[in-house]
Amino acid sequence: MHPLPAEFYARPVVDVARELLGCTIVHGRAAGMIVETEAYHEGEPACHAFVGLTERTRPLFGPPGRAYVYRSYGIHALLNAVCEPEGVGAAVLIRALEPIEGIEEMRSRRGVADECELCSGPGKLTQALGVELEHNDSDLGTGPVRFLARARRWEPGAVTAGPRVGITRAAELPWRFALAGNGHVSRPRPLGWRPAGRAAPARSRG
DNA sequence: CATGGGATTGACT
DNA sequence: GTCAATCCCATGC
Repeated sequence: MHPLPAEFYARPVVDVARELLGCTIVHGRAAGMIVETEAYHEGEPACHAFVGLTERTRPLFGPPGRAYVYRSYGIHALLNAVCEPEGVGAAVLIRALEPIEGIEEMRSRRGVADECELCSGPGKLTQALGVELEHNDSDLGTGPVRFLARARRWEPGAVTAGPRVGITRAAELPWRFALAGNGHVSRPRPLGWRPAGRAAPARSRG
């Protein structure tokens, strides 16, 4: 596996969000496969870049292939990959990973044992990987936090899409993407998500 | 300089 | 289901 080149990110952010599924994030000895993402673009009000170029949003408008890390609710660091050509404010939020390596390190950082609780959320995965605000604006190809390419394309139907989580504006856009049936996807599960090994989700009320 | 609002999580009812 | 924790930054005076 090789680091994703800048050209990979210099495309429509929704395409990048979909294609980041299955890629690997490495920080130190900890690594995980991306199983859930969300796209954000300056043209819609849920994106931080919607307000224009400020000190906070500067990385979003910078060159593609770098990290945008910010603090959420005063507690969590959230990791994004900056996309689209320089000058366009857009990024993909990494929402969940399937742990691959350094799982004991992740357990230690998270303070929980259950493997499905290590990286099943945007705040959880940064804590598990040890990603912090100091990684803001670092290069995802050559810096301490690296995004590695996946080997091949997904089968049709492997990816589900749905509305983004936790936003109040532009909530109708189906810009959340996840690997269908993967147990490391965060809550709430996207529409159409199906648990692995089951024919269909239980629908009856009682 | 003061204020208000989050791209969340975990604990509790 | 509800709610508090707690930091950064954009905005307005």
